[in-house]
Amino acid sequence: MQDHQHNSIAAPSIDWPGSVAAARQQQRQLAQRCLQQTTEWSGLCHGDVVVGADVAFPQNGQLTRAAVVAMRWPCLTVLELQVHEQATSLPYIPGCLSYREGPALLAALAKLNHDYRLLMCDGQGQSHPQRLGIAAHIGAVLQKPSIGIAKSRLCGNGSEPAAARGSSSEHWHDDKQQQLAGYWLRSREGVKAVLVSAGYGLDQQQALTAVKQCLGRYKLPLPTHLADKLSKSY
DNA sequence: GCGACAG
DNA sequence: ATCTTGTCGC
Repeated sequence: MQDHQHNSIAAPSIDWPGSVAAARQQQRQLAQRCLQQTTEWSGLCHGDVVVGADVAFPQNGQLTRAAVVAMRWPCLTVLELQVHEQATSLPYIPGCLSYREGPALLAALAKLNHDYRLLMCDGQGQSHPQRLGIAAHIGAVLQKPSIGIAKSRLCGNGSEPAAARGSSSEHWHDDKQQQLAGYWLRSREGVKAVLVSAGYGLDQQQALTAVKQCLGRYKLPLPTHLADKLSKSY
């Protein structure tokens, strides 16, 4: 039987658990599941569709506007743009960003007529206290490979990458286990490095490689760069 | 107790 | 993130 009005597969959704403590618990539980997944990422292939996603809060934050941009790899031409708006429902809480932006982002992604192989989000992937930044959360819910590209760190430590475009350095979790949390990447010469961290379905090195393969002439990789612009100028 | 803190 | 104009530098 299919999943018509029954429940074999939960509808992709992200709902606020009610408190920061409950959210952290859910994040640990979801991140735990991510370790069990067996998605085999083999790198971007010619013709793959990559989607960039970002969210803006116009009208003094009253409105939440999610924008997604589907692009063809490796030419990086735009295939489709989608936007979803809704009233802002949650304030910004460090560590709980996915509960504020996730719902609108899922709605915008649901509007895409193109299927895609990789999702790139503005924010953290696994470089998060509970290993579930917004990119990891969205990817886990959709069971889709995802990567987080952040403009600054939430937690963890790393060194500054060299000045040349394409240079990178490791970013580590604060835990005693000293696990690799992601990579700082000099996406463009003369600008602050961005923090790339795997979200769901691929490892840190594969995430770094994919992002480098989607760089344009801007600080952010083309997919998130365009999604950022679209979310702010719709 | 104090400082840090994606967007 | 948002509110905002011009301005300095590679």
